[in-house]
Amino acid sequence: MSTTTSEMAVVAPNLESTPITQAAHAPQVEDESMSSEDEMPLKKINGAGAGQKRAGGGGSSSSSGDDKPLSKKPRVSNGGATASRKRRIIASDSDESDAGPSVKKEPVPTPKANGVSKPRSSNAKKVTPPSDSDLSEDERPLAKKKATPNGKATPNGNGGSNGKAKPKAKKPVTSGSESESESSPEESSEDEKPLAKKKVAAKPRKSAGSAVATPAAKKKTTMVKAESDSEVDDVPLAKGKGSKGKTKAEEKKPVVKKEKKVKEEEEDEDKYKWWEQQEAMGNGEVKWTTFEHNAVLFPPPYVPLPKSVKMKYDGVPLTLPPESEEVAGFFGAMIETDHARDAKFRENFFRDFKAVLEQYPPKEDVKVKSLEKCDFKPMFEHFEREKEKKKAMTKDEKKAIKEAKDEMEAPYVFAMVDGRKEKVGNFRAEPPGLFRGRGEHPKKGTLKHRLRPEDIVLNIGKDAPIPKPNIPGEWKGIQHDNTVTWLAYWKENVNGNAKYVFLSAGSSWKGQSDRAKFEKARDLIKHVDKIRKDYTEDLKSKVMADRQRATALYFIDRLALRAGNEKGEDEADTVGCCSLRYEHVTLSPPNKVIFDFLGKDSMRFHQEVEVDHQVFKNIKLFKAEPKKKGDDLFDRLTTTLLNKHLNGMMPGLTAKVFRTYNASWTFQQQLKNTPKNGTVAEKIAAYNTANRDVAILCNHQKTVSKGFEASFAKAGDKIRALKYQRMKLRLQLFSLDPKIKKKKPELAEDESDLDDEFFERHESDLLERALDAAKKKFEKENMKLEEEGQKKKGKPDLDERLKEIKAEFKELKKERKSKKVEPRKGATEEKLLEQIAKMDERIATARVQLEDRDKLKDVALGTSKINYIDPRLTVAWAKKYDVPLEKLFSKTLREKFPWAEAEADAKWVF
DNA sequence: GCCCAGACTTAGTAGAATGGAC
DNA sequence: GTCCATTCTACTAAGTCTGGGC
Repeated sequence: MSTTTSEMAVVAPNLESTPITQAAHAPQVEDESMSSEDEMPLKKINGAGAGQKRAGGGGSSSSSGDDKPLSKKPRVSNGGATASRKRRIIASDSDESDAGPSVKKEPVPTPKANGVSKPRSSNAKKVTPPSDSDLSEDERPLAKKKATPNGKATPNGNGGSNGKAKPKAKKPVTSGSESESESSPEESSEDEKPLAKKKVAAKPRKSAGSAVATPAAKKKTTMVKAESDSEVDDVPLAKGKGSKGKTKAEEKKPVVKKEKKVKEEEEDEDKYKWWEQQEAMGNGEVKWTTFEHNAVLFPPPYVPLPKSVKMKYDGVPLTLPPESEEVAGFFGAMIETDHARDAKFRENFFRDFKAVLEQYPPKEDVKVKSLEKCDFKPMFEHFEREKEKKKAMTKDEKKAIKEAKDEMEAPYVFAMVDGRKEKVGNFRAEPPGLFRGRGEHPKKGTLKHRLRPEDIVLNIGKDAPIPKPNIPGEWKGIQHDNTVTWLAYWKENVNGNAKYVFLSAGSSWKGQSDRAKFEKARDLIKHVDKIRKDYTEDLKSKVMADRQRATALYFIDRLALRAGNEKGEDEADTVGCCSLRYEHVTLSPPNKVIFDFLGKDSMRFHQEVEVDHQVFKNIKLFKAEPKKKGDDLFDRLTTTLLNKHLNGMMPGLTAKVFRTYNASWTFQQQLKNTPKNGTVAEKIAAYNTANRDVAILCNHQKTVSKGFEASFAKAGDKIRALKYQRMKLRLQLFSLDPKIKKKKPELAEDESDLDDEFFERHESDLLERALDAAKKKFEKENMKLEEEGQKKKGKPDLDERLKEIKAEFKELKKERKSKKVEPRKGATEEKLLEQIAKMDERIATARVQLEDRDKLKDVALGTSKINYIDPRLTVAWAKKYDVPLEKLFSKTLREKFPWAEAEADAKWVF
């Protein structure tokens, strides 16, 4: 189903779909009369969407309340399958005064879990709108001269209204709607020259293996070369398997289940509850005193394929040495994927494959020169057969394999930190393969080498036994740095990036860090009013750098954009706020900005948003000549500068805190739509809707699954099948009582969405199924007769039955065409009406579910739940609405957030 | 002040596990 | 019990941010 421009459900307080004129009364002044936080309108600016109805009615509510976070945002799925959606983030346009997005009502004090009331942002005071003089100041040109691309000043073009000197704007490059020709870049007192930051050149990274140890290690720790005769820790750190090791069969046995429960409870008691320990909450430069672990588990060595499985070159089967066969197999396993069809991926793979072939050539005297002539199909088919074999294994076989695997991995599953057992995250060394870079990554398809102990540096306690690698070799190095949390480190060969082994997400280190992150976001609540007020003022600053910073901050706050560090040439061309370029932003007067760029993971961010007039003006200024495609929009801003500024406003504040803050805040607001008296399912639906709103805000996308179209169409057919049944019920009713059409005219209406094509297809499906069922029944009956030693029925019996069925379906068709259906046996008007009502309910439910599926098809809910939404909100909500937490958090999430479960009660607020 | 490495968080995806319909 | 769709988990790529070196 293709989606064209569609209005997103409003999630955030500041977005709305109402025209700007309706939303005009920006929250300049707090509405002191506002009632409790729960009743507060989602303040600000735009409030109109589904969640923001409060702003709609009288309009006045739009200006107050809690618009702190910006919420909802429409998004476009990657690749343009979904058209851009409009979004407003402007507060007010009734005047030029920039009520700013940030003015808001003072939230009620937030009782913290520890019982101490946390002061919330104070904004009871009125915010004074900019005076006329401010405005006139603003209108004054910032710069008299325009800069040329080479940095030389040129006479500024001017024009525009009010006789102000404004530069002539170049024609919009990307959009016909953009009318920058009228633009008048105000002159900056200091610097109107675009500095045009250049893309960072490819980092001259050291190749993997060149470093002996991390600089930090060099500095802070004693680095010791691993010795071959180092003490071997033969005793597994883990006492047993993780819970994962338990089989389904075991779980089903009540006794085992009980034992398991007792064990879990005991383990639970054993667990380190760091959130109860005051000292554990400190900022802690020193992370550990003693640290033991078994490092990483290397994958098993390559096992050559059966001799009969060979790739072909130009039709000739090649006998490859294991080294080159393994690489061929990496590609062979992928030939049906998009990667293998991607030109860059193929190019990089083939370059590396050829290099390996140089060293390990095929036995046959064949020179592999073209990837097109390579036929990996025999390999692919072999892998498929292996998969099938694995799938076809018995339960016991699968169980035995799993047990063996668990046993082998057991020593690596846990580490000991200061005497406590902590789960390790990614203890398996990454196996070799082909680099699956995302988007247009220039290195995708490159061969990732097999890791050896010589590639890996360990970080471990001084007195801990040095683990022995599970394959021959010696560790690259050993260090004892207790200020970091990683267990092992290596540099991968493709990009020269560092890779680390850390403890799992459920460990105390990660938990503490997570909690601190959310506490910081909550701390921002106290500062956000001031920050918004400041950046709103700075939108008009005469200093170009400040004006750019304010504008970027406006986007980070309002649109939840990422900071946007600079990237190298050897990476995919993706951007964030500070690295936006000229071509990523298009203006559409009077106040719309269209963003279209690739963000993290090459996910497309495509939104049309209404912005504050001053922001619109600023973008026009930042895009003014001589800037051109390829130049930085914010040429005087870097993430470092931005974060330095933020840190000055609140210690520890960085750009990314806004995402956490806005996500959690939005979620909290949206949860207010939970139906208090609804069923658990309805409450969970409200929870998921709030979750979805946050995911949309953060632009968390997923690929629409391959089978979605078909599955969606099938579900649509299921609904039509229900309608078909409803139609038959109606027609029976009319036969029973022709007058009912007049008594209940709504029943006289035909079901929507049913046409002859569907009828034919559906009836033929039904017939097919009925015939199959009859055949199966016949066979079953015969088997039974045979078992009982009786004479089996013959084919004529079956044929007779099939003939009857066909006749029945013929009759059905006739009934449908004549619109006259004989009432079935026992049918009464009352019963039929009841059945129709039930059918209506089923149809409505199915339709809602279908719509929901469509809305969620490209939205990833997990990321925001895992990283951005304070888990205490979920815990509190579950308690408040009496919804079992396990319906909201999977096992791993509960393991990740035990501190939230302990801390939040039903009244907890963000 | 810039550049870069280092350390850590955030992200989408593949494949396994689970669960519901038939 | 099987099939199919959905959910969960593991994996690892791709970000952010800090701080050291020059």
